[in-house]
Amino acid sequence: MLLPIQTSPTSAEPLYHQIKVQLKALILGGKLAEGTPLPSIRELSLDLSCSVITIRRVYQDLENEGLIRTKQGTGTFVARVQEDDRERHRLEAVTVKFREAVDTALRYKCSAEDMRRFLNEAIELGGRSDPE
Amino acid sequence: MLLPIQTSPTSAEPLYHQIKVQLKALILGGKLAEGTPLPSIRELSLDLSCSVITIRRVYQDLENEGLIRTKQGTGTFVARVQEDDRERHRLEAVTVKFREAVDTALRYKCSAEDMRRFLNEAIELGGRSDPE
Amino acid sequence: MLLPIQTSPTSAEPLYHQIKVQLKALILGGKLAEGTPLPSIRELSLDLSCSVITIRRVYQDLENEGLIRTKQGTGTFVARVQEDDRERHRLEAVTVKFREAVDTALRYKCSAEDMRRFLNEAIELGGRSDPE
Amino acid sequence: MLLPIQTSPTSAEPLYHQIKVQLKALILGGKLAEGTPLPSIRELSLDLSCSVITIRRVYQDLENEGLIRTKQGTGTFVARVQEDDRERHRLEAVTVKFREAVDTALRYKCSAEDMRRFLNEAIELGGRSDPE
DNA sequence: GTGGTCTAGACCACC
DNA sequence: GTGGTCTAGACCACG
Repeated sequence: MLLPIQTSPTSAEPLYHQIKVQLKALILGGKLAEGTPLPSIRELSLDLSCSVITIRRVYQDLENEGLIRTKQGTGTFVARVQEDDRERHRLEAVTVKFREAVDTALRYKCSAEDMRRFLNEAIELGGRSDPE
Repeated sequence: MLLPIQTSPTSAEPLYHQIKVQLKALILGGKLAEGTPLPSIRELSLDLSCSVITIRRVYQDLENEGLIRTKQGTGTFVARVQEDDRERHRLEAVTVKFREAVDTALRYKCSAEDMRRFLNEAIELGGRSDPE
Repeated sequence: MLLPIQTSPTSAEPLYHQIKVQLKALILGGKLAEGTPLPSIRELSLDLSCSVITIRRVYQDLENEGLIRTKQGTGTFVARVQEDDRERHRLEAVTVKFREAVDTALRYKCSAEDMRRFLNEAIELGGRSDPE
Repeated sequence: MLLPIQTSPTSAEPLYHQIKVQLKALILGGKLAEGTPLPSIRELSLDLSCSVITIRRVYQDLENEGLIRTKQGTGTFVARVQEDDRERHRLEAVTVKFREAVDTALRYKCSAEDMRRFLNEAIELGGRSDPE
């Protein structure tokens, strides 16, 4: 495995998005430091068994967001990330997900106590969101 | 407001899906009892400012899932829901959302303690997942 | 029960059609002789728990087909049926249904022998087409 | 002919339903194996001279029933069918049709012997349910 | 008045 | 190239 990224071809979530979200988290979560070379588009597409085009789109999106830099003929590298950006992004990404979860829970009439139980269960499972 | 359903036209989530998820929750959450007549597709489409067809698709999907019953020339009604189904759906829907949240949090290296804070914040906000 | 007619409100088949087919069979099958008075529209609608309009449509259709006659202020009666018509209709109605059954069976790769088994089973069940 | 499917625009049965039933039978009858790519919705709509939307509805219904899998930008494929499901569907589909046929026959006072004759005739005609 | 079907056409997203 | 969503509008069928 070139990068710790999991994809589910049956999911309704587009492939490129699954990959993008996870790669972004690797960078902004600090697991890939500034300057680290990313796999070539071709390598990563083989590794994840998807089309080159899909990876190219991921890299392009992340380059547009300033998270990676492509050097012609050399490869692609993790860009410098402002500490502020890192923290802001982390906050936003996680906050949104928790709001969604609470939103859903409220629709199904869960109490705050219920939600804490759901959270603990999910933490124990290590957060594997795929039910299989 | 015919039904307590909020839509966000700017969201990436398809309109029909936003509506479907919320209507499903109203039924499986017990807020709409068996036999309750739903608004006609035309009424609801006006109320939510979308096409009749979008609502029809929602109703049709839910009928395929056995949650509502529609009789031509008569209207659409909440079907009988097995208590088992109700509980199973509730569990599943909420569990998935919490797993996703934890999943994301872990990618950003949050501790269990961090997650509890995020949860409490979201609960205080009443779970409004829309950041605006 | 005013007439031996069964309806299923959950069926996809329109109410008026369920009733029409059965009433037609009663007449052409000879179970209702010429001149027999039919129940009034209102009586029958109460008996079958459906709208007056539904019965009116049935009676109108059958009158158009010449199977019943309505006398103003007197009631509705079974019309005279030519023996030829009776036989022709019987043949046609049953033939179509058997062709459809064989059609379906062939699509699912049943042999002639299989079909005879299906037929015998159905005969033993007395032909109750409702699986409940 | 992309797929051996016949439609009758004059039939009372909705177009999408005619197509759906036949495609379903092709899959559950084993004539289309797992993983087989189906024609694109545009191709099939041209082939059957109907709207793209009609085909999309067919594909969507079958996807909801788990019989096919569709991947955006890639195409639509026959899903894995449990042998159990296959047999269950086959049984159900054929049984229902034979019950209906017997039901009708009984209304017209056919004997079991009559029915066997009707069956044999229909088999000889190869089951073509269209009387033309 | 209800819902059901089919249509055309536009625009988007994905690979 | 694929499928996905949303739209408008016409016409039918049902009660």
